This record gives sequence, structure tokens and C-alpha cells, in this order.
Amino acid sequence: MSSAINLPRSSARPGRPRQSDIARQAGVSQTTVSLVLRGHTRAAGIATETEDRVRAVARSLGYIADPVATRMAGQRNSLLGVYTFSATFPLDGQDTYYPFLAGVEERAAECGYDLLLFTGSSPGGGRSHGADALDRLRLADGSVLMGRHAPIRRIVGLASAGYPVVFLGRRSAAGTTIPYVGADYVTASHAVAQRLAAAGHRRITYLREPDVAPPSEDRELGLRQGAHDAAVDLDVRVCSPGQVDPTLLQHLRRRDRVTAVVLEGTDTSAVAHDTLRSLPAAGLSVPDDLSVAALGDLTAPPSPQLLELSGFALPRTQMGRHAVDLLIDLLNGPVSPDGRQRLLDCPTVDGATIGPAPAQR
Amino acid sequence: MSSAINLPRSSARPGRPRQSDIARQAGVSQTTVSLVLRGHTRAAGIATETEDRVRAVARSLGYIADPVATRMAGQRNSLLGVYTFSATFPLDGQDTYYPFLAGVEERAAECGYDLLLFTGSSPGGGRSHGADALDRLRLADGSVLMGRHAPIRRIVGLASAGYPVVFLGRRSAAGTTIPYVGADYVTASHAVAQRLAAAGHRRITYLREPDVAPPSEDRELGLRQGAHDAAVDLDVRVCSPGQVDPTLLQHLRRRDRVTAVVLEGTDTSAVAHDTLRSLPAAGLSVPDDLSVAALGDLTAPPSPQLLELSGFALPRTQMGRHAVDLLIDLLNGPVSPDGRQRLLDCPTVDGATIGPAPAQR
DNA sequence: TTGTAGGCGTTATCAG
DNA sequence: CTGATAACGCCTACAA
Repeated sequence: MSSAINLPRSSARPGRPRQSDIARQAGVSQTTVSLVLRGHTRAAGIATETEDRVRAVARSLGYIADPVATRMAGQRNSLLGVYTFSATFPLDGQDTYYPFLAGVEERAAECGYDLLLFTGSSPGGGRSHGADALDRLRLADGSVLMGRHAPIRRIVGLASAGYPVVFLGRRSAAGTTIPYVGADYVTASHAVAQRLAAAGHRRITYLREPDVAPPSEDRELGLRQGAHDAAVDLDVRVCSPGQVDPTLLQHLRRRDRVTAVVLEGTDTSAVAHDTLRSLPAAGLSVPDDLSVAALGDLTAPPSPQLLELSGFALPRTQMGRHAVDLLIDLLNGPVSPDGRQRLLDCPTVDGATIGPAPAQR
Repeated sequence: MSSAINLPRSSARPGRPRQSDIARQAGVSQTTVSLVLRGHTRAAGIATETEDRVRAVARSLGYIADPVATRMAGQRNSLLGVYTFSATFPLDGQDTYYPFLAGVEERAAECGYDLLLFTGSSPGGGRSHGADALDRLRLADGSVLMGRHAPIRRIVGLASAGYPVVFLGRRSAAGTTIPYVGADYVTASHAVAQRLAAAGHRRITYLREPDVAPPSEDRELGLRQGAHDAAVDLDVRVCSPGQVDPTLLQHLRRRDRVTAVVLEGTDTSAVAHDTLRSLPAAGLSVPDDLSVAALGDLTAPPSPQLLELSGFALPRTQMGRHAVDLLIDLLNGPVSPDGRQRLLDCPTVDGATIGPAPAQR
């Protein structure tokens, strides 16, 4: 019989008061309780007297709506997923993703959403990046995705299956473009080239990481255009982490007559850090012997006493906030194609590492 | 008719696949799907063939159980809540909570849990700390709570209502003690007093923040005991942020003959940072004129070129990991009272700011 | 071996 | 103005 199921609720378990408890004590129906508690009393035209009575009983019982049931009844769960394609919280204190998360969290809070942090992407985790990892996104009403490397195809699949997704960073696959909030690397990098040119530099080198990822592609593009527009010699040099050493830097400066080096911030910024660490050993002082510019702020400063790098930063927190806004827009209905992609300006960082080009020796 | 209600689900909205969808495609009942997916196939004696078929359809549909419904039905959903009593991600880049979160995330991932980040606590958020904020925790199987200031009473309420909770930091209310994973501030602070004594300091001052919070209480206790054991003069000085200036420091050194100052790391470490910033203006060099020790690492270093502070650090990431372990233990059944509270050792930081006590002038 | 039915606590619709 | 009644998605005791 169902009594075996019912009894524990009504008697055995002291439990939390339910709307039906209030209803009984107030002598109304459970529906009325719900109406009153949700403030629909006007719309439903409920007697003020009734309302007061219900409210009183609710208070006296210390009633609190069960969030689980509430979300179950509404058809959304007010949960926004956050998925990072890489360790969400890198062990070595890299704070690449943290500011994004901060922005996401801030805005989500303001909008009444909680965050579902998917942990599948952690290295050594019990879960893999595999198929089911992405499927779990469905737990949330919609999700913000990020990470330098992401399986676009599958994300496109998700999105076109109607699942609301926003990528933090410009991403697109052949044909389709998924909703994203990115940084305008092209424009910002273009400006960096111009600044270097304005400082008199005629030969500059961009030390970029070898992996193919939109941020690096966009930077290279902007830098090339900027260099071209300013009639500056640009050498794009692809380096793996560990390949940059004092010798290379000396060669650049002495042999190739390069007067400015452009670095980029990535999830590890490994190449950039290598470069900065190699400068002293190379006997090059910044910006006297060599100017240095950064495309995007470097995470995890290598040493404390470094000069602030000139270049531009990423509006990470802002990006996080906008991503949430876009996601919520998506949740609330279709968004025009134009509105689905948003690029934010990168704040310029004056810094102290761009100086006038040294006279040719 | 209900068709008006049913249609949107089955056709209009692509939505998430439900067990009934699987059931239909697999030609079985929804019950069977549930049984199979929960692994009750043995107990229920379900044909292996049926099971395979169900599993295949589930996979092909990318089925994932709705965590809300799962919990509603009284089951676990493999979600761990994280609630911070203060902004989880402070705007000013303070990273007090981040390492905790990192530890929690790591361990949760290893154990197959996702994280539910409750955002109710953000300042300026649309939500308050109010009643419902804490109640949303129920969406998760259990929760990790943190924050220098927390409404213990209500947390005790939650815990004694049977909801699994672990506090990150030692917390107790009159009578009850909630499960926690804390840092052994007492022992670590005691050791700091001893170290100062060993360096010859006979008069030291502890500049602590005015608010009453367990970390500060424990530190004061340990420091007092350590000072007592080492026969050292300890002055505990309660300072509000902004009250520490060069003049105060000069007075301490010149008038009170204090040779060492002890600072504490809090969520803002405001007083500590004020102190550090005031040192140069006070004409005091560290550690020649004055030794400085830190009880807990200071978040958000005030200036880049500071010496590493001697004292101890917090094993934040470890604490986060242990909190998850404890929480999972709690989830799996009763934990002995002894096991419900865990204190971790604080790693000693040698640093460069404790020097021999200067000779009395 | 599989399906039926009822319940979890709330919201929403629709008669009365 | 109020109260049945039916979802929401899942789980499980019990029936067939």
C-alpha cells in the first residue's frame, strides 16, 4: 500500500513544512498557498484576509520553498554551466581562467543564476573529455565554454541541437559560427605594431607559440596588417616552449637588427616567460637595447621585479560578464545572428617596455 | 486537453532527452530504462539484451539524468555545492578563496563530482544572503562552505537537519560543532612566537584585525601561548584598516622598543598591507630595524618588490581537497565525531623578514 | 522479466 | 476568488 510510503512523510519525518501543511492549517487549498507565496495574489484575486492568514501560518511554520521542487516545476533550473577545455584550476597558479570565471560568477549572481562547474576537464580527473563529459553540460540551462583548444565540431553540434552555448573567445568552424564573446585581438595587435613603429622600430619579431589557436591567429593577422600599414619589417617566429634562450635573443638583436620583440599571452605564456627570463642572460636591457610588447597580459608573472609590459590586456572579467549576458539572451529566445558574436576591445597597457628604437650599431 | 501541454515537450522543444524518450525508442517502459541506467539490472532481472538496447539508445541520445529530478526523487546527483559567505571572486583580485576552490575542484573531479557554485553571496547581487540563499544548497548532495564570517547558527541548523555540510575553516557554535577542515593556526602561531624568540626578540606586537573570527582568535591564542612559553612580551593590538600608519610603526619601534611585528592574513589582509606599505615611510627597514612575521600568507601582494614574509602559509588547496573527502564521507554514511573535524598543519615559510633583534638603542 | 501506479513539492491551467 | 487536476523527470514497491 502507499501508506508505507506516505507515513514517513507526514509523521515519522519532522521534515520541512510543505505548502500542503500550510494549506491545511490555514484552511485553504495548496494552490492558494502557492499563489499567495508567489505574490500572484493580485492576478488571482485572492482575499486579503486569506492572504494574511496564509502568510501568518507560513511564517509560524518557518516555511521555506524547496528549491529542488521549485526548479522541477519551473522548467529551467537557473543553472549556468561552465566548462573549460583544460584544467579549470591549473595547479601551478596560472590565473588565465580565473578572471573569466570571476566575471561569469559576478554577472550570473546579478542575474539570479547559479554556476555549475564541470570538472570533467581536469587532468588526472576520474572523468575524461570524452563524449559524456560534454553531455553533462545539459545539466545546466546553458553553458559558457572556454579554453584555448576546444573541439569546435562537437560544440557546433551541441549548439545546433538547440543547446544554448557561448564560447569565451572567438571561435568558428567551417560554415557555422557559434555564439561567442571574444577579444578584438586583431585591432589591438594592429595598434601594437603601430605603436612600435611610432617609436621608431623598423624590424620587429613576433615570437608566437606553435599551436594553432584563434587567439594566436588573430594576433598574427593584426600584427601583420599593422606592420604592413606602418611599413615595418615583421618576422613571425614560431617557437616552442624551451626554444627561446639568450642566444636566440642575441641573434635577433645583433644579427637580425631586431629592435623590438612581441610576445603573446596564452594559457601558459610559456614562450613569453622564456623570453623574459632570457633577457638578462642575453645582456639585453629593456627597453634600452630591446623593446618588448605583449599581446594580451601574461599570466603568472615569472619574477616579481619585472617592468610592466607594454601592449594590451584582455578584458577577461568583462568578457565573462558579457558571456553570461549573451547566454541569458540565448536562453530567453532566439538572438539575431549579429547579436550572437561579440568582440570586446582590449585595454591598452602603456607599460614601460616600449622605448625608442636604439640607434643601429 | 493535455495535448496542448504535451506537444511542446515532445516536438516543439528539442530539449533534453528523458527516460521516456529512451523507453519509446527502445521499446520498453520507462521503468526499465531507470532500472538499467541505475544498474539495478541484476536485482530486477532484466535481460542482457534489453539492457544493451537501452544503453545503446541512451548513449545515442546523449541522455543525462536531470539532477533536479534525481534529487527530487530522493537520490544523489553527484553535485557538490560550494558556498562562500562573501564574494566568491572578489573584484579586486584578492585570491583568498581561489586556492580553496582549486583544491575542491581537483578532488571533486577525481571523485566524479561536479561543482555547484552558489552565487548568492556576491555583493550587489540580485540575491541576498537571506533564507533562500542557503536553502538552494539542497540542489547539491552536500556542500562545502567557507568565508571568514558565516552565520554558524543557520549552518548548524542545516547540518542537524541532516544536510551534509563541511566548513572550510574551524567553526563551532555553542554546543555543536559542524564538520570542518581547518588549519592549525594555534600550533603554527605558537611556532612563530618561538621563532621570533629564538631570533632574540623580546618585545613583539601582533597587529590583528578587529573583527571576531575564528582564524584571528586561534592565532592570538597560539601566539600568546608561544610568547608565554618563550617568556616574550607580546602586545596584541587590534587595528582597523587605515589605522596603521608610519607614525604608529615608529612609536612601536622607538617608544615601545618593539623589535618584531606580527601580521595576519585575512580575506583582505588590509591591516597587514597597511603595515607593509607604511614601513618605508616610517624609515624602518626589514628585518634590520624591525622583523615582520605573517600568520597565514597575505593575499594580493601590495607591491611587487617585497621580501617574502616569514611565518606560515595556509595549505589552502590541501584544505579544499580534504573538505571534499570529508564531505563525501559524510555522504556515504555517518562519520564518527572524531572524524568530523580535521585540522591541517600550516607549512612554515622561512622568508626573509625575520632577523636578529636589533640591539637596544 | 517487464509494466503500472504513485509519490517527491512546486507551479500552472482551468473549471466552478 | 478558490480548488481540483495535471504536469516536471525520476525512482521504486508491487502487480502481472
